[in-house]
Amino acid sequence: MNYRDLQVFLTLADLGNMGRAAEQLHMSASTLSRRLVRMEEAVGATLVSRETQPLALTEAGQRFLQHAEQTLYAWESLRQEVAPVVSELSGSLTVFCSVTASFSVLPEILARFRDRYPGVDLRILTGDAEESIPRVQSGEADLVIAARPEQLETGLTFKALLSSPLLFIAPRHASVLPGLKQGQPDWNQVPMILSATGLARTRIDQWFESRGVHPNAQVAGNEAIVSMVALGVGVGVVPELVLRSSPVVGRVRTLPVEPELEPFLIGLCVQTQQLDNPLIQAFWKTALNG
Amino acid sequence: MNYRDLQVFLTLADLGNMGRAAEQLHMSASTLSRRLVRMEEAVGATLVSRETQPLALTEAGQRFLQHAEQTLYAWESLRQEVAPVVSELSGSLTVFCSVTASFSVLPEILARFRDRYPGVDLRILTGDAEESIPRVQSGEADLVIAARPEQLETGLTFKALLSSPLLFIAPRHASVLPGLKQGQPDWNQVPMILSATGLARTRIDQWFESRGVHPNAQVAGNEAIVSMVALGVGVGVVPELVLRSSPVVGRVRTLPVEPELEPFLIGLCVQTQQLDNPLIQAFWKTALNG
DNA sequence: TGAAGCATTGCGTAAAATGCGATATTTGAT
DNA sequence: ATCAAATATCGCATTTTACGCAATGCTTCA
Repeated sequence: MNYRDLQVFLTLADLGNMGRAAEQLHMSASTLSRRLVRMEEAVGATLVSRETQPLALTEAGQRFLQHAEQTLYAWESLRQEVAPVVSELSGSLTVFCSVTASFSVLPEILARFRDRYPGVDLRILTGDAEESIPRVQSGEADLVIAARPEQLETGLTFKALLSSPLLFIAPRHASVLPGLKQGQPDWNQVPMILSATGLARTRIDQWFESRGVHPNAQVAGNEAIVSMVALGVGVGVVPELVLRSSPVVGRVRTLPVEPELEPFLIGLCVQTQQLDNPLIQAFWKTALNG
Repeated sequence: MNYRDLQVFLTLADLGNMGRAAEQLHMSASTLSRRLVRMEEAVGATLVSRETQPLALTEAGQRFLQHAEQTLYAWESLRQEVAPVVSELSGSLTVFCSVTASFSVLPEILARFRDRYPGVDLRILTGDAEESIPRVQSGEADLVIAARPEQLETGLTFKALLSSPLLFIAPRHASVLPGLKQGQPDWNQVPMILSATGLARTRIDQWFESRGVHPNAQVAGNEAIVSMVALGVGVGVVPELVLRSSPVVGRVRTLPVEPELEPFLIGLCVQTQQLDNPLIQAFWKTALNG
């Protein structure tokens, strides 16, 4: 039994649904299921009654929930009491975050960091992922949260937080677009909506290149792509992450393609030599260790 | 951070010495050292000042010790409250334990089991490891704690708890024995003191066989071997485990031999089909999960 | 009576923990 | 003061554990 398990159980008890909880915890449903079984073995009793939906805690489960809350609270208190030297860190930290990343990991990291280091003046910039690397190199940003570039320049360190597959998406009703009737699309005919630049664009260009296709492409930011696809303008390519948090996710469908595009790796990037900087170190650890 | 870590820290704080604590916890010193470092990273502060001997807790360490005690106490309470159905297990369980094993793992397992299942009438038999397998097969014993036999018969399940190297031991002052002056001993001359039967004997016979030696051997139980060697009667072979807990450990020395003998594997053995039996399951889990 | 949503299991892979041996540092005895 | 023993830590190879994916079993709702 570890403290991460306790946190997991809190989330599960809150949402009452394994799939939903797994998503919020950035893990697969099978992992969550197995974790719960392990917890139950450790406690020696069933914690969750699976027979209802939403899931209901057993008596033992409620008792355990209480234990988990108390223990985690005591643990957080301990950390704050005991690491006063670092908690008094002050100064300012500039974090550049791609829009894509800002929808997923940024909120939790920010919450924890502000809680843990209230004395630090945090400046968050969001913008196109394309700009992230130059910004951290020039020193405009101390840290970047964005997708890992194809080629990581020397002097930079990257650590992944999560990965998200790159998906082809089309309007839910295929017929509105030419070249997309059924079976494999005719890529020379289908109108595409793609990012102007960036990692996703590079990958897509390679993908088309390998099939000798020169698609008809319009450009847009990741978030706008989903909206335009939903409107029936064309076929787009976005990380699943972006799709999931889009309000119009119900109006598009994903196209299975072969081979699949390499998934996006979202993570933290920093100048390697800056890892000694206490402020940056604090942020780095907060983001990675939870 | 997991509950095992908390337990480890308690032991370390109690003994104030890594090596000693590692031994009591059945782990290597390096593992303990690294675990402590991980704990310190998780807390965000140094817990133990290494500059003194015995080790002293820092302020953060004392605070953490308090947290560990409270959390573990709450955890044990929870388990007892919440698993009343199994804690009311009753009946009787016969455990056969080799003398060797009874010195190492048996006490802790017994303590935990009695604490957790006070309603179970526990009968402990100790005896030669040789008898263990037949006893569990015949049903005379429900469970066995002993060394893993070379060949595990079908229908039996074994799970290791710890391993202990098989060592050659001689009287501390070599000169009292013929054929043991210096360098490699003359095995045809050295008087040996060995178990009459059992796994250790099998291994030793193989070892001598491979060198074409037929040693001059007297027989004795593992514990008696150490005493006889200490008295200068001859050279013996025993698991390190036995040696460690012997009162005369200071009057013998180990002989480096090439190749080393296969280590002893001490663990739990049971009829596979019996694993469904609630009583046996309870003991099995108590022994393995701590 | 399907069909869709949900939790669980088998299996191959990736990450983490562990032990051993070597090294650096400290303690204790002469 | 100096050497020997003891102690903690580091690198490396190995084992153990956790994880995700895909397939399966099970329930619920239309």
